Amino acid sequence: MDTNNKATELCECTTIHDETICFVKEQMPEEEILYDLAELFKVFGDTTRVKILCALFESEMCVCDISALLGMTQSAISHQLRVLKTAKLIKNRKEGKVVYYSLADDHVKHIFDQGLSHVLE
Amino acid sequence: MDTNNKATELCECTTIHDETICFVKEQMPEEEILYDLAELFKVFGDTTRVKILCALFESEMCVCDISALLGMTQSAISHQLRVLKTAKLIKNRKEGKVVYYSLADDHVKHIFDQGLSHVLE
DNA sequence: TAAATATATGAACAATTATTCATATATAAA
DNA sequence: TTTATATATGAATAATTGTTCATATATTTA
Repeated sequence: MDTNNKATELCECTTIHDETICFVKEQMPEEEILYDLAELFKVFGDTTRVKILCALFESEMCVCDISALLGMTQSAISHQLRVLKTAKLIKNRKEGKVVYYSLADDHVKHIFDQGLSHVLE
Repeated sequence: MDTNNKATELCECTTIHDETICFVKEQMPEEEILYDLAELFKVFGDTTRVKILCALFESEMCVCDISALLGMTQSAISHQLRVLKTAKLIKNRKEGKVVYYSLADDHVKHIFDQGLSHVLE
């Protein structure tokens, strides 16, 4: 086990709980999964995007609708919609010139609601 | 209803769905709540903090343990612990020189797991 | 009391990111 | 085909943020 080596390399402390560190290390998900998870939450971590998601919970909307609803420029909204789409949180359909956006799936609302109940308590 | 006025002020589009905007606007939570929600998710939106939370799911740990586990400086960890504590996601107890950190409540894990299931699908 | 040590914190720097502005693309209407 | 319009996008700018470095604080031990 290289726990001791790691500890001495990176931390000057001597009262390290080696067994704890070793145990926890085994339980941790892969680095990449944790990275992806942080990236996902990062997408939720912006007021504009939170508002857009919140609006889409109620109804699908076109870019222009969202823009008017939030009082922000079409460009700003469009940029953020792209972020949300890239994260697979929303999807869209095109009808002539108009592009309608809606939620990708129920997961989004579940994550949102869990956060909301923390904020509201 | 000032929906029309707002629309013309902020968006050049004419094909706005006024009823939709009006309806959605009524359903939206208060501005402040959405702001707080974004702030909460922002805290989850960093790899280091995600790793710390993930570690604390398994066991309470002192700063030095976390520092050794993640291979990061004590200072970096300490700064991030403060962010997590301010957001009320973790709590701590002091035992001599050593400060032990642990999860504040179950909410944290619920939010985390919802995100995880999105990432893993 | 002095030395050692676990943790906290302020300032500085680098990196990331949200919005704006200008403009491009695509579709519809004239 | 020309014009109007809904959306997308690249570049630039301003603001935010994570880490490092130096140092402060608090507690224990000698």
